[in-house]
Amino acid sequence: MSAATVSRVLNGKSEKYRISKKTQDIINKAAKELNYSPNQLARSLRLKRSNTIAYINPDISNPFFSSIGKSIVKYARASGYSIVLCDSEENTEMEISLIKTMLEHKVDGLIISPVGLKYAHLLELHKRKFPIVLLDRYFPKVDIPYVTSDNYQGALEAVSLLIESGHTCIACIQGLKNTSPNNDRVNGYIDAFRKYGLSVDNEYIIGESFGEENGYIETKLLLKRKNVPTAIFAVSNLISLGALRALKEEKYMVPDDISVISFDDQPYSQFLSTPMTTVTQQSFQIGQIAAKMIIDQIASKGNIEQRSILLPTRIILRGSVKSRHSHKKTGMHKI
Amino acid sequence: MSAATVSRVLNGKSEKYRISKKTQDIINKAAKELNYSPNQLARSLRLKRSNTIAYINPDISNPFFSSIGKSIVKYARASGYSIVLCDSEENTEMEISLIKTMLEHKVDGLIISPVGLKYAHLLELHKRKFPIVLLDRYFPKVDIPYVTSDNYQGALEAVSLLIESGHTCIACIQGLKNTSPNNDRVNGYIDAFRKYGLSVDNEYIIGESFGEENGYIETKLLLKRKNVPTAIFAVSNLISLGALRALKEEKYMVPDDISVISFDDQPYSQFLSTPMTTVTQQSFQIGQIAAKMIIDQIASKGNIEQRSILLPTRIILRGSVKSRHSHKKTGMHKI
DNA sequence: ATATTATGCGCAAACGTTTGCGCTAATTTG
DNA sequence: CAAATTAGCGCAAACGTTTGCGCATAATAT
Repeated sequence: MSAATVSRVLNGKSEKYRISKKTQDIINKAAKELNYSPNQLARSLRLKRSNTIAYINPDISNPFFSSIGKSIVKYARASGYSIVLCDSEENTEMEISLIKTMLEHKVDGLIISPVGLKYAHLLELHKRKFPIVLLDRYFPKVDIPYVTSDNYQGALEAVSLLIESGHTCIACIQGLKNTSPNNDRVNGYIDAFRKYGLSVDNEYIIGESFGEENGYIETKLLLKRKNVPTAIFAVSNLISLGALRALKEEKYMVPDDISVISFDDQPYSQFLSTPMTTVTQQSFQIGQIAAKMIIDQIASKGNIEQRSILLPTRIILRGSVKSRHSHKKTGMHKI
Repeated sequence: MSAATVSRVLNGKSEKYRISKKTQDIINKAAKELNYSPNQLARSLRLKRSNTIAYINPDISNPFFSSIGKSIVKYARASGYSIVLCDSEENTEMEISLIKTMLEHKVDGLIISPVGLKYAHLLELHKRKFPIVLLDRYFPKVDIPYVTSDNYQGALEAVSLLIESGHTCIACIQGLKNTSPNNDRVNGYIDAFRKYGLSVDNEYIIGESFGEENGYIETKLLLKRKNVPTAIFAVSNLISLGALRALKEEKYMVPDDISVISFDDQPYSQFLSTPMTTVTQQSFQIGQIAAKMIIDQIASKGNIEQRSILLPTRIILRGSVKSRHSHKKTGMHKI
C-alpha cells in the first residue's frame, strides 16, 4: 500500500484514481486502527495552502474585538479554516512584525483591524493579490476591501440626539487620531453641529486613544474647565468606562450633572449606575462578513474585485442622556 | 550558493560550519535584497516543531477568557511562539475535534480551558508526554498540570461575607456542574455555612451553566419562590449579569431588596447601578503562568514533572452586599 | 616536497504529503 | 486468440527547509 494510494483514498479521490473498493476498505480500516491523522504541515507545504487565516487586532481583551474574534473563529471553522489570533497592542511596528510571521507561517489570508496610521505594508500585500480584508479600521485613500460600521452616521445620530436634548456644550472624547473610525465619528460629531446651525468648538474635541485611561484623563481635565460641558460623546466603550471613573471620582452624576453617550454597546451597558445610551455595532455580523470575504478571496486566489461593506449602527436609548428642555420653555411637541 | 549554506548563515550557524565572512556577507545582503523570508512550514516539517501553541477555551468572547488569551498571546510571542485560538463553545465534541485539528497542525503544545466534563482525551495526550496545561478548569482525579484560582477559598470568603452580614438564606447560582471551578466554588459555599454552624439547603443551589442566560433564568425562578433569598452568590461574571437583568425586570433593588456577590471582577463592575462586590481572579497572571509552563514543557520534551498552580483570589468590597444587622440588635463591635 | 591539518562549502537525505505519469494485469472486443 | 481497452496501483518528483558527512582546496607542519 503506497503512500500515494493512501492519500488518494483518504482524500476521497478513489473514484478519480480508480482505487478498488477492497483496497479502500483496507486503508480505511487501517487508518481507523492506527488512529492515523495527516500531517498538515507536509500537506500545506505540498498543497501551498494551510487552511489557516490570521486575525490581527489591536487588543484582544477589548470585548469589541474579542466578540468579533469569536464570530470569525466560528465562521472560519465551519468552512474548514483555523484562525491564528494576534494582538498588535496598538503598535504598528508590532503589527508589521506579526504580519511577517504570519506570512512565514503561510496563512492563506489575513483579516486585520490595523492600528490604522500606516498602510504601506497592507497595500503591498493587497497589490500582490494576497487575500486581505480590513475590519473596523480602513484607509479611505486605499482600495483594500474592508468591513466596518457606518461610524459617521452613528456619531451623527448620537450627537444629534444630544443636541435635540438641548445640549450645546458637548465634549467629544476621541480615540486614536487619524484612524478611520475616529475620523468618521468625529466628523459625525462636527456635522451634527452644522446640521443644527451650531458652531463647533475644537477645544472640546479631545483625547487620543481608544483606551480606558484616555477616557479617564480627558474627563478629569474636562471637569476642571471653567465651562464644563453638559454632555460627553465617548467614541468607544473603553473611553466611556474611563469617563465614568472620572465622573464618579469627581462626584458628577449621570445624567443629572452631565449626560453621556457612548459608542459600542456591551452586555453590561444596561446595568450601569445609569444605564448607558449607546450606539451599537453589529459586531457579530462584521466578523462573519469579514470571514466570508477573506474565504472568497482565497478561493478566487485574490482575483476577485470585492466591494467594501458598511454596516448600519443603531442607537439604544437608555438613561444617560438628560433633556435640558424645561417643559415650559420648550416649543417642541411630540406628535 | 547552496541552500544548505544559506540556511546555516541565516540561522546563525556560520561559526559551527565555518562559513567565511565573505560568503556570509553575500548571503545576508542577498537575503535583504530579495526580502527573503523562510517558509516556516518546511522548517517545521524538517525540525519537527512549529513554534505554535494552541489555546482552546469554551468562549473567547467571555472577558475572563479573552483577557487570559491576551496574556498568553503576549507572553508566548515574547518567547517566539504564535498562538492559535480556538473556541469550543462549551462543547466537548467540538473540543475533541479542535484538539485533533491542532495536533494535525503540529502545534508544539496545548493550553486548554476544557469544558471539564470529560478528560480521557486530555489524559491520553499527557500520557503520551505531549505538552499540555489546563487553565481554569482541571480534573482533581488526574495529574495533568493546571493553573487556576483558589476557587474554594474565594467562594468560602465570599459566602462568609454574606453570612457575617446577617444573611442566612443565600442562593448559589452555579455554573456547569461537575467542573472544577464550579465544584470548588459550591463547596466553598457549603463550607461557609458549616463554618458558621448553619445548615445548607440544597434547594438554593441552582443553575447549570456559566452563561448569562442561566443567571437570568435562575434568578427569575428564585424570585417566584415563597422564600426569596436575601442574597445571591453568582458563580461567574456572566451569571451575575443575567441575575441583574432578572432583578431589574422584577424591580428588585440591589442591595436593598437582595444582596449580590459575584465571582470575576470586570472593569465595569464598579460602575454598575450598585457597584458589585466581587471575588477577583488574577487572570493576567494565570495566562502568563500557563504560557510559561507550556513552554517549559516543550523545552523539556514533556519530561518535566510540573506542579500545578493555585492562585489566590481577593474580595473587592463594593456596594452590592447589605448588612442585615440592625445596629441595635447586633452584638458585634468594630475594633 | 610531502604529509598533515584546517578551512569552506556542497551533496543528498529527510520531514510527510500530493499528483502526473506510466506500468502491469485483467477484461473486453473483434 | 490476439489486440485493444480498462482497471488498479506504484514511482518519483515536488514543496522548502536542515544537517551529517565528505570532498576539495588552502594553509601549516615536517
